[in-house]
Amino acid sequence: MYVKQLAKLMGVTADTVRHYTRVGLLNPIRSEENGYQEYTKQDQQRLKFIISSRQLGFSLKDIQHIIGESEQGNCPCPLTRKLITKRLEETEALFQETLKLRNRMHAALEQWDTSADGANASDVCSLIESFVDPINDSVNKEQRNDD
Amino acid sequence: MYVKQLAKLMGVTADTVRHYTRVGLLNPIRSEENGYQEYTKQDQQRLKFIISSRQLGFSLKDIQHIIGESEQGNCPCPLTRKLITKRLEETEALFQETLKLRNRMHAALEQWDTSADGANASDVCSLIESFVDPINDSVNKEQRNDD
DNA sequence: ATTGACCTATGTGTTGCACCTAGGTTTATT
DNA sequence: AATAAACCTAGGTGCAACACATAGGTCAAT
Repeated sequence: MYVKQLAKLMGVTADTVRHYTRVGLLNPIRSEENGYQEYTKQDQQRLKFIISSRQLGFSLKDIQHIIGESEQGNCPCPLTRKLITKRLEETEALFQETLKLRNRMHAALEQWDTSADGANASDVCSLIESFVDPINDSVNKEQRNDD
Repeated sequence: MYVKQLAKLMGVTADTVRHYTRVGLLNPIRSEENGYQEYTKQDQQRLKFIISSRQLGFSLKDIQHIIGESEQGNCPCPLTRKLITKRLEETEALFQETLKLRNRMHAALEQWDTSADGANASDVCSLIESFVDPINDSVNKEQRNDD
């Protein structure tokens, strides 16, 4: 099975399959007559594993390590649990940051909807420059407990 | 004012200031005697603008475009509104994806908490391989409306 | 023979910096 | 004055996970 066929079968691009091959996650056999990469069912299974892992937030390096453990005969599950815990923390942080950013953007758009464009020569963009974040603007907070 | 001083004053690293300078967002004057970059109050103001813009989700290229508009004498506000609308859509998408990922990860951790490690030789990692996503697993859905 | 669809390896682009290299400058200390 | 500490420079690399481009070889059908 050549690269495109495998890719299509698994719902990824040929470039992605080549990328995984380059970093050593897939190990196709090189055909001696035409030099093409031949992917076996093992590769197919491996690719499925990679796709599942990616969906759970593992990085390619994580996957390499997990496979490495497995190939050394060790049970990779403890490592898997450790890694996903770490990734979950990161994802949680990203989630919170993204949430905050989204709120800031919403607040800005609302504010800009009712404010004039006002071209001030000394500013670059008055909208941005005069944006007051109602969420993080301490002046607008009724009370502050952080001293 | 030299790079580190400005950086410290504005709460960013010297590398960040240099980066902005490299991409043309800051335009310090080169000292003729020692070749150092001298940042003026204009640069300081500009840097403040960049930091505010970044906090609102604009990319460095967005900021370049906005500044470009402004320097051509046009009011950049319409462009600013257009750009933030686009970025907001992206952020919303990222937010949803991150949310889904977080939920998948939580579900996996819960499932793995009560499931044995089970080392199967044909698998790489039984945890990942046998993970069933309760959220996206159609079999577990009581009803499906999407035909 | 030519076209089209596939394949190869290798390199570059993306984003926003952080970090490193190898060196020059300035300031303070000995 | 010598030296060390702390600053500065330009330019390059690294990160993540691919997408895309280049330049070419292969294969099957027309």
